[in-house]
Amino acid sequence: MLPVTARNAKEQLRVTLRDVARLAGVHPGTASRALNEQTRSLVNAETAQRVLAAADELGYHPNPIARGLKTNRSYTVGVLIPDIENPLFPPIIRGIEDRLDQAGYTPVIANTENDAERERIDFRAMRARQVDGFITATARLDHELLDEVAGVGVPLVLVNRRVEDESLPSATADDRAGVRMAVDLLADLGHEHIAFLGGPTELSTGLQRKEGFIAGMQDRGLKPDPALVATGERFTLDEGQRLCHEAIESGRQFTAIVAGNDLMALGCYDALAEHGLACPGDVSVVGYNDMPFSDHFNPPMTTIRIPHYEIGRSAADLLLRLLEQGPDGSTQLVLEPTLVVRGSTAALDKK
Amino acid sequence: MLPVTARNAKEQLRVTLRDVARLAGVHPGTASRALNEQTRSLVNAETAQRVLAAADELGYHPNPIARGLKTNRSYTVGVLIPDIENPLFPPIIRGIEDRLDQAGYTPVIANTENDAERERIDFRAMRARQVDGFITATARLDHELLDEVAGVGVPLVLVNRRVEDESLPSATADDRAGVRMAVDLLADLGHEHIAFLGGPTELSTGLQRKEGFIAGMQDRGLKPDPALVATGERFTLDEGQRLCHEAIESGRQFTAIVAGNDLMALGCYDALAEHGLACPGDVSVVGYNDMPFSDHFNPPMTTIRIPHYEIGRSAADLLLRLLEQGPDGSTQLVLEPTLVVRGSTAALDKK
DNA sequence: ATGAAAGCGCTAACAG
DNA sequence: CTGTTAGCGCTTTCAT
Repeated sequence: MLPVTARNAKEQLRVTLRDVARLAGVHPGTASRALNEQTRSLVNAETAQRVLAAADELGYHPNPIARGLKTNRSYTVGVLIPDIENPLFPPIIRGIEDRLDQAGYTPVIANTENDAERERIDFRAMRARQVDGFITATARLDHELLDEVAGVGVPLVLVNRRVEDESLPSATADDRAGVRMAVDLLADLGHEHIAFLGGPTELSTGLQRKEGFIAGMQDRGLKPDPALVATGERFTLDEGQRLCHEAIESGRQFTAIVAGNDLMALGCYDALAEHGLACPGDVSVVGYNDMPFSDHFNPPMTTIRIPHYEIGRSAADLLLRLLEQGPDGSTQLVLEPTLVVRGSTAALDKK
Repeated sequence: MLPVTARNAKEQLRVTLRDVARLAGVHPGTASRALNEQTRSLVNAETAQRVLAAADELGYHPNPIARGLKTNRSYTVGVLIPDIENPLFPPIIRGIEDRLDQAGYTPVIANTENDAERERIDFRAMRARQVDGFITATARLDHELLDEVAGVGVPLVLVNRRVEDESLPSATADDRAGVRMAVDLLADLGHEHIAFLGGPTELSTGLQRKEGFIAGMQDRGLKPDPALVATGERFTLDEGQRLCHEAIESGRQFTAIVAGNDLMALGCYDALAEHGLACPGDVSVVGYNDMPFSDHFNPPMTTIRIPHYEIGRSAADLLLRLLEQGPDGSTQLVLEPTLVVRGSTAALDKK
């Protein structure tokens, strides 16, 4: 036996189809056919076995780059996330990744920092990298960029966002229903003067939650005070805090807040505290998303739970369908939220 | 003027180097040289201009796949993350991404779910995808896999983890120093009986924090009670809670806890509460990482802040150096933590 | 059922 | 300084 030389070990790295073909004593073309599930039937079963064995012995792994060059597919999907540090997105990413993996696709994630320009750059870069399709959580409702994409025929699905005209497939939660649950809870607790401190209405999440709030109030025979329906510029703690300050300083009466999301609700906690107001003693607060650790805030947060992981999986599923079966109409997948009651809400204390 | 046909619009998608060359009236080879920063000097400035203009007009974007096939580089790096839902990792990812972007590399992120098998699979899949190098946060200290990698000559850097023998480049925080800060704070507050409820010692973070604790105690003339130095199986809330229960039920006296990380500290909050113990009234708790929102927990958490974003950037930097300048010794980059004092620690109330 | 040959889009010798 | 040529590793006609 000859000793295995270092050279042998290194060579193992670059096992190519030719190597496999040579060892199996066939032409590279044949080896290619044997190795590929789809075309294996075109080749003698015995020969195929020999090729498979050779590939195994050599530790052959096809080079997807070379394959992609020929087939014009990269088995790669671009995932555009507005802010990976918002704890709402990691579960979505995990869902996407899990589903994509199953199908042999690799997600390529980019963080757009909520910046339209960066969004465009990332998008183009990914196109250049030949991604087969996109999943994006960054859609602004006016979506100039989305038009470009769709117009150009690249499969794309929205996750946790949607566009008004429903021309694009999406996987989202029913935001209107979610906020109505919040309003119902508060109304059941006896609250009548409820503020809504929401996110930007250019985002579907911002718009639909606001609409859900107004509809929910009306259903309960409550009149939303226009001065207490505010729209923040971003879904951040700071914006929530700012809006809450404004609401308090406006002098309008309110005993409860529905916040645009958990981050904004946290901002309300801070603003309330700064004004010496107790939560839920003086003001009840409801968040949105049930982000990780919201049960450990002070007080534990009452919020609406969204099945983020499932939303991610579903979005990937939708995209996979587009990829393998071509355009298909634009499915709007809507998952149901749940109310999680914790310590930031209390019955109105009629004085 | 002829109307722009749909066909024109679609063709734009597949602008190739040949198209640019044709429009500029040069050979594709020349066009390639003109387009590439590195080789532009080899071509007449005027010609180069013409090529650039043509590329611009056509909206040309080089196909990195084709380029990679030729150059054996994908300008892609694999990023292995053990648990993207742990809020400690997103900032690291952002740091990596930002630095890599600058250099024209794309990170490909995989979530290994802390599973050695999945780690191996992801790793191989990425190798097959021709990533140029790896950044990994998943290194177990025994690192069989890492040997495989290093042996095979793929550049790799560790982030937020390191191996004992320092054979691999890494960007980490000084965990020993960090924990000593925690011990010093507690000692300054008069605590003498301090428990350490840490993470798995197969991870460098687990091991070094434990060592830092013991060293820190000794420096202050305190004797760590072996029964109160515990090692959890994972860095999770549940493990922190379990360990804390055990510590309480052991009957040993302690008035303070240094936890393996913020998640474990949160678990301590829960366990303490379940036993009717107040934090910090009865027991002070110090976390580790200063993860997002730790200032909003109940009580706000005293913890050690780690510059995660910078750690990510530095790791990317290290890898880039390896990639562009070849092996370089194994640099161990160690960043400094900071103590953040909040509400979960209090002076010992001598009764 | 298999071999031969062309070519995906690009870069890198090598000429000239 | 620029054109020519070859080829990265793979798939896919087209022959045989």
